[in-house]
Amino acid sequence: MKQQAIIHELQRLGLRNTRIRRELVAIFQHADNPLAVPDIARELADRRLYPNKTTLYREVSRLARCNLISELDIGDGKKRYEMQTDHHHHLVCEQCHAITCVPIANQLCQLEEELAIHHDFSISRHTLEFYGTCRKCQKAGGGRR
Amino acid sequence: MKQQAIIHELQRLGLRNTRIRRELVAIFQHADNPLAVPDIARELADRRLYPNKTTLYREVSRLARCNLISELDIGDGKKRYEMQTDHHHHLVCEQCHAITCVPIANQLCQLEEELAIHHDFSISRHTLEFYGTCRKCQKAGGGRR
DNA sequence: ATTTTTGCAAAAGGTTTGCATTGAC
DNA sequence: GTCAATGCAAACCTTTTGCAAAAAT
Repeated sequence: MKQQAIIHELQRLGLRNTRIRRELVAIFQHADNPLAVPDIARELADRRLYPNKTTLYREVSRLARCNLISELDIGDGKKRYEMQTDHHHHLVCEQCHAITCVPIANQLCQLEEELAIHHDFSISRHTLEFYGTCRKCQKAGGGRR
Repeated sequence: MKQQAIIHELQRLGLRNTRIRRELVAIFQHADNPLAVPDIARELADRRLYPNKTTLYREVSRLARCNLISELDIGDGKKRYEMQTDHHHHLVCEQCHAITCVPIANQLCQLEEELAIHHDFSISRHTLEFYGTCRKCQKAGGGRR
């Protein structure tokens, strides 16, 4: 989805076309990694824009609620967000915290159905992330650390 | 593993046999849900024991590092811990936050191998949790909320 | 003009740090 | 006696809340 389409989407959802929203959309579109609110704040600060953090938190969670961005939690105490795209998962490096997206042909559908029936639990989504050591850190950090 | 075995395991790891550790082990053994530190503190407070929270955090993360308990993050800002047992995953109810463990025949091994080779990323573990609505909430919360 | 959005200050909630004291071995 | 473990106070960090001011429709 491109910038314009997103702005329209926002309006369709009854959200007004504001500066912060445009900036957030642009940031997420250019990001090559999921971003946490503090990351975004820093990025904007670098550009001499100092949006209020309350606003960022509010806006980001609104965009997530509207399914324009999706939420990722790698267990380090911050929620990260990325442009909503096809369903995928992540490789998270435990040393340098780099995050790589991996599209995965969904092998979990059948499993979900079985679980749903067996536990009488209606599944709406799942999270699946892989943790380990990325290429760079395998080479660099070999013995030390 | 039973209480005694765990105490021995602690000692084998060079950890001293202290009151707090014994209490923690007992709590985790009787827990039927993963527990966060604030939960544990509350539980101990109910029993008129008021351990320092710093100690709890330190101790819990030590037990996790020693693989006596395992960590679970359901994305609500608290880390939960549960007795280390066989590999399993969780059904997390988005309404009442109940957590159900589901043992899963690991279908992910092959996928992990493929990912590892393809991305030159050495995978050490993964997280897989399912979110949705539990039976109780399906009945109770049907239309409202 | 109305309603949403923003900014600010304050606080909440989980977690960590530094340092002195206590307790296990 | 030695070193690990505990307690306390303070801080850290992300996130939330309440309310008034500003901007979008």
